[in-house]
Amino acid sequence: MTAATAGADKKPMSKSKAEILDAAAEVFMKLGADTASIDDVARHLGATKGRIYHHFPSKGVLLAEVCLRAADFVHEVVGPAVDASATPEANLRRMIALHIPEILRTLPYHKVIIQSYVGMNQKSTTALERELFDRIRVERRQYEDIFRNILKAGIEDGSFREQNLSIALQSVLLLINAPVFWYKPRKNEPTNFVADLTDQLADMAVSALR
Amino acid sequence: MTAATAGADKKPMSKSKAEILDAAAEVFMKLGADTASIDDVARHLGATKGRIYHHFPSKGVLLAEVCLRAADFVHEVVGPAVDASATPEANLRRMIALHIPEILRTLPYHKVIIQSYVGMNQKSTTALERELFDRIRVERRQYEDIFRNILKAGIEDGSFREQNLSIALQSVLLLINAPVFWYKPRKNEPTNFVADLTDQLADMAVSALR
Amino acid sequence: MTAATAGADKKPMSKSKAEILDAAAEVFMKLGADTASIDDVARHLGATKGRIYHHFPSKGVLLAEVCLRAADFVHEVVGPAVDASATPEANLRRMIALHIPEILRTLPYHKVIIQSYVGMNQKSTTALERELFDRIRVERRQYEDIFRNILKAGIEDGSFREQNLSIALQSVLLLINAPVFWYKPRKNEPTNFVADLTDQLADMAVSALR
Amino acid sequence: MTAATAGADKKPMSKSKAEILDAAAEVFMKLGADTASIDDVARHLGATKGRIYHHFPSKGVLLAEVCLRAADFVHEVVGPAVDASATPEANLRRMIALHIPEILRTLPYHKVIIQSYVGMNQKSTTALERELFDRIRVERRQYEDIFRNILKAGIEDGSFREQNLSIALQSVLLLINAPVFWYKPRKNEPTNFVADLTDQLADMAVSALR
DNA sequence: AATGAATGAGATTTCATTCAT
DNA sequence: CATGAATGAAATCTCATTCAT
Repeated sequence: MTAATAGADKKPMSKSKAEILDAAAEVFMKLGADTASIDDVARHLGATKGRIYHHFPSKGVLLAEVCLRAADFVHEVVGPAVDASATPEANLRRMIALHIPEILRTLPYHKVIIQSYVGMNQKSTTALERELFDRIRVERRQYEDIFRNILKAGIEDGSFREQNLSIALQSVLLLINAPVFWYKPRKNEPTNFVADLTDQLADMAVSALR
Repeated sequence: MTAATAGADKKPMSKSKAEILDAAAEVFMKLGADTASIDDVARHLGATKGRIYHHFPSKGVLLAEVCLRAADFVHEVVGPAVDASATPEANLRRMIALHIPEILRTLPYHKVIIQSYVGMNQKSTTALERELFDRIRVERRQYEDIFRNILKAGIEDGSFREQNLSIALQSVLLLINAPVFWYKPRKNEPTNFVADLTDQLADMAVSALR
Repeated sequence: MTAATAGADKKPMSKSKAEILDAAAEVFMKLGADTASIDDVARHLGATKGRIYHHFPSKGVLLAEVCLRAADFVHEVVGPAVDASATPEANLRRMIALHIPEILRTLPYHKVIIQSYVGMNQKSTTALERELFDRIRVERRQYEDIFRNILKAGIEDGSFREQNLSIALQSVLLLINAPVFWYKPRKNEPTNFVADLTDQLADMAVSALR
Repeated sequence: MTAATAGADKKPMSKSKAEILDAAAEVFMKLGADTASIDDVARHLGATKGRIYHHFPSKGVLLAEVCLRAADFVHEVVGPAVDASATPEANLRRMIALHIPEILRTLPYHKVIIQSYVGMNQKSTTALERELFDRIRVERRQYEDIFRNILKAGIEDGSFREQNLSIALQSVLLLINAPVFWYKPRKNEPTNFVADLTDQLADMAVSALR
């Protein structure tokens, strides 16, 4: 079972579209979204370009929908976990505890979306692509705001050190996304590797803020 | 004065080459190294492709030399700062205090090298390109090792928490490179912004490890 | 009511086919027969390609049938109007008086057939398409011959100036088709605009020949 | 000697560009601008697409420049011929006497521009293309105005019949462009064929207006 | 050292057409 | 009858690279 077909989305997505997105995420991850051609994606699907273009009007839109999906995955898992009655630290730990396994489960999507953070490659995009990338930006902002609010609350109630909020936020977000940069799933991986990694990163994040 | 022309290198570099590297870093940063064409770089230089091809045999080599320069910049500044007689924490703080201003000074280069971390975009490279990218990998490994040794020493002497060394290392490295992802120089920037940023990140890094 | 459904043909045409032809004429007119895709026609119909392919085996045949219809429209209206006992000038006037309103009534069809006069756009056609385009050529030739005979009679009986018959014929035919190039129906069009236009063009044609 | 290289333009045009325009006009004429591919044009040149794209940024621009050239050809020959002191009829005859040979000399260009009159194929055009087509429209309008003024003067001084000016103008313009639709140069063409054709069309045009 | 023309390989995209349902 | 998915061929366009000057 693949990441995309596993995810439960608001708008149900045709199986064919989800399969294409999974393949695109995989191929874009491996080769880089720019280097990978639509033919590469099609080959990975065992189909022709035509199938992809039947569902996505351009490579840019395909890429955007992969990124949108990446943003959705974590948002839907982590968003509902915030507990207004819990302490900021408890909330942050719970959020990280959900975030890390989710990005590892849907790793290819996140490997692709971080490419779009470092290379803001807009040479000539269509209106639809711009709209999609705007939505991605909005989703990302919303996701950041969940963390920003927790950090702010923590600073205000003294559980986190007095510090520049934006810098702290960006640093924590990058910290909990760090595995996207280096993680490679292995067969002989220790059973509790993900759990340990999650604990360590939660510890680091909380300590870094205190 | 630009980053490249400012930097003092082992092998002196012709002014023309340095100018081209600066332009390439800028353009690769803005458009992404894949999206940017050699013509884009030439246009930014106010020249034509010929000038670039006169100094660099291929786009891949140009990109590699930009990345190599990025690695060199921090390596040369941070490397000599390690003091065998100082505590791990003191060393780490000193290293970060040098690292952050340097990456901000030479930001475009680091925005480019980061791209090569997220997308393994080498489809078919020449021998020279492979050699250069190997050198980059070696330099990066060496730079990481400086930090790894400090972290290891800190864990052993108890000043840092017991934890998975690799995860800690990757996390700290990403933390101190975080500004590359979000920093944008501004005119009305507070005078001591860089100093404050450096302090905060050093605090976060050290706390995260403790 | 549309042009196609209004026309009374020898072979009765299914309503569906006529609707498709009307839509095709409209879309081919607006975008050009080459530029317009079958999908464009289908969209204009509020249907999908399948509906079109159910009735027409290929785009070439669809185009050919639009052109054939264009030729039929004027042929059927003007052909029977020739009166062997009338003078050439009277015949010519009567023919023009029928021709002009008819091409304005079925304008999209004629905008399409004109395209096929200026660009010989047949790269590789099927046997059926070739057969249809042959029939169009024959019809056109027959229609031209009606005029050619009138002109010839007029030159012979002295009512028209002595002149190269072919040049005169082509010129008159283009003259009476001129509105296809520039006419655009308007809401606030004077009631007798078409009648006046018809008169003026008949006058011009007859004078041009005298 | 080809049409393009023969023409004397305000802005001198590189020989290479002129050659490409000549080839494009020829190929667009034969196959239709839509049907003809850039490869077809390149093949006719004995070169590759690259050469064409080095000089023209898109097929649309190439087509536009062919059309612009078509408009320029007649404009530059006929424009200066108007003599304010001559009668409208004399002016019209002189203009036609220059117009006809010029369109036959540069026939392919005019076969192409005519295509753009009947198929207003704008599906997605770039800003540059739109600008060029605007310039074509302006040139065309200016050329028409030369004739419009003559016709108006003729109607006012009574040498031409009282009639709708716009209809008369469009009809005369189409009449004098009629050969573009049917003329095919032949080897065994009578020596004075062009002269005779010119005379006959001038006679027809003047008579049509009287 | 640098330019401008040209090439060739490959990428994106379009679209007529077929087919299963 | 009609749809939606899919194909395959071709078209437009890009661009790293080479070369003559």
